[in-house]
Amino acid sequence: MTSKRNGRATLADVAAAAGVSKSTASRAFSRPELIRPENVERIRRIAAELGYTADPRARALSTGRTANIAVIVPDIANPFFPPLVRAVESGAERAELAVFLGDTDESASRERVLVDRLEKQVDGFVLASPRLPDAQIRELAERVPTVLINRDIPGVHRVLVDAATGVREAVELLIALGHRAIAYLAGPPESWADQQRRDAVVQAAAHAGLALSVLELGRPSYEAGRECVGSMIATGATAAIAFDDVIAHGVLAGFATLGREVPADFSVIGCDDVLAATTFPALTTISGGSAASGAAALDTLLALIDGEHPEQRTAIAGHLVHRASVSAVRQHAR
Amino acid sequence: MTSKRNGRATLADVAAAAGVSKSTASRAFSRPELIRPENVERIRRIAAELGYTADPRARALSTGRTANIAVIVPDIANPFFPPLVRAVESGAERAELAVFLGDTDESASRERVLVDRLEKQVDGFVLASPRLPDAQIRELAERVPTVLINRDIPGVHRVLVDAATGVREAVELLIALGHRAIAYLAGPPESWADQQRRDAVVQAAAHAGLALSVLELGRPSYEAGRECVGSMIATGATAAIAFDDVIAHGVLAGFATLGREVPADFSVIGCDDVLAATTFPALTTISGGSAASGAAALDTLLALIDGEHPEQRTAIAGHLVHRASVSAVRQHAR
DNA sequence: TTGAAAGCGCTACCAC
DNA sequence: GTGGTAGCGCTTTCAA
Repeated sequence: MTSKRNGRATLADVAAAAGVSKSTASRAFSRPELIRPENVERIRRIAAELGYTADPRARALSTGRTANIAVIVPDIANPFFPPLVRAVESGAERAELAVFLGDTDESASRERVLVDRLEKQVDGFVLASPRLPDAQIRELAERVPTVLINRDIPGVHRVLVDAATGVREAVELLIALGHRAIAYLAGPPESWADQQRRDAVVQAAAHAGLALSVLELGRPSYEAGRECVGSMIATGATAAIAFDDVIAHGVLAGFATLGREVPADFSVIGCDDVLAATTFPALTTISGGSAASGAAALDTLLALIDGEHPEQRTAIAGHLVHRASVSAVRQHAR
Repeated sequence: MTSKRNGRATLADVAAAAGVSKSTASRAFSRPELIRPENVERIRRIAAELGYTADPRARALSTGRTANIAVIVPDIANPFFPPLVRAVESGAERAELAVFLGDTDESASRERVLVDRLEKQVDGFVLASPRLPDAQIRELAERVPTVLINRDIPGVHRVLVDAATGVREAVELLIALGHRAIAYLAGPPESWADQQRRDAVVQAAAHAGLALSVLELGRPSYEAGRECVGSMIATGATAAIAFDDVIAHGVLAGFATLGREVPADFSVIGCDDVLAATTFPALTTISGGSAASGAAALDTLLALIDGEHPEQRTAIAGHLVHRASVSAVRQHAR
């Protein structure tokens, strides 16, 4: 008679078994200092015997705190996101929060649906590269603690990977190596990261008097990278900066398929540094701090949930990581 | 006076604004066929104006259904899991379920904690490559709908990637190409997948009279693969089958570092087919159906939640995918 | 130090 | 068709 239908013991069961009221049983967990120590111990022991664990939903209903957070990403299969999610997970674990994961498939409408479905059962959101319009994000952030990653909306808490510096370093390197015409392989235009990188390339190239072609690849994928090689070469470029490592990796493969050699025939630079040295040749790339941005976002979110006032804008500097996919332009290519 | 503290409209607000009772307002959403059509429409319109969305926690408390599921993985950064998680996400989206993600960091104790924290707020679990003892998984599965991926516990619903067939095909291929000594680069011994693959290699090798060395790499990582190359060569093997693609990828890099060529100097075969043709040379591997296993697990879980009796054991056949990392053994290597 | 009782927001049973 | 009401399991005043 102490256990309910399916083995789940409830607080009432514990209270009954311990011969105390629900209030006392509840306090044995939440405010033990208010209860006679011997009782605290006894109640907890009995609870353990009954296999009791508090029901988070019921608790949330009465406290208003869910002990859950949500992280929303456009594509968990894109290698930029798993380390980010992992960092969020590990921080959440420390704070004893459970985490919802939402994959929007790069779609603003799915993002909207996910956010709505989750809003009532979380204490906060981490939106990684959100595709929602500024206004909607602002509204959300007003209602529930929200931290953005790679989306720059003034007034909303956000952590930004500053690739601009790295992009400038990349352009300078290419110039120093004799390149005079380069290509930028653009990602999703809705993405803040792409806008930032694109702008940085355009400015750096203009500043240096470098010829620049921008190729729109849309969704960043290995295939897109591999398939753009032909048109990229046609632009007369001798080097490319890709929106991300995935595209750059595809480009590497495209050249291999053509029997051309990177970096001897062409130099390629990625972005994010999520493939590290796992490509061949090892990719020169702009480090993006996938994990670091996740960790920073979680810290900010935790502070927000605790009612503190963390820094609104956190920048993570991205720098060029020099590996093997870049070299001096070939003489005869001039 | 219709809106509560922070903008969250409640069902009571909607009811009041519409001049109906909470019951009617509730039914306008859950059982509209019981309500006069014009009222349904009016109530819904008013709800929308008020920005009302049902609170899933409260609903769960009274219905016992949470509309949430959880997927637990050992390491979301391991490329086998993102496609799996993505498949689960997309199926869940169709069923209008929200999904919790748990990353156990390959640790049974963290898995325990996660499962306990989540149990009360989900309708079911997908446990991918769980590290928990059989008994604990059985108990869990008795209490809440649970589907395992790559863990074979009789009596519990599970989807298994049958790599054994692929492993045999791999061994046969290597024999046909003249290899007489091979290595198996083993993964986490607690993992069912490793046990299955290891057994299959051992048996196939014994059956064929092939010399076999097993190297214990523990946690499957790129680094582990790269660093084992030396000792692997020392075994006298001319080909290796790796526990997974990540290790195999590392091995490829290890050879490149040594200035040795794959497949000319050594053949390597991976497992899972999650890197597809993105390695260089393109990896010959045993397809693992990462996404397929996620999709199958979700289908089973959905059926379970709906009180149906789906197949308890789903096998996904893994087959050898022939790419470029395997060739005939070198003559002088004999 | 402890207990009774009032909700949190929603659904479902039972009347009208 | 619609409304009243009793919970779901927990926390939290308010009294005792």
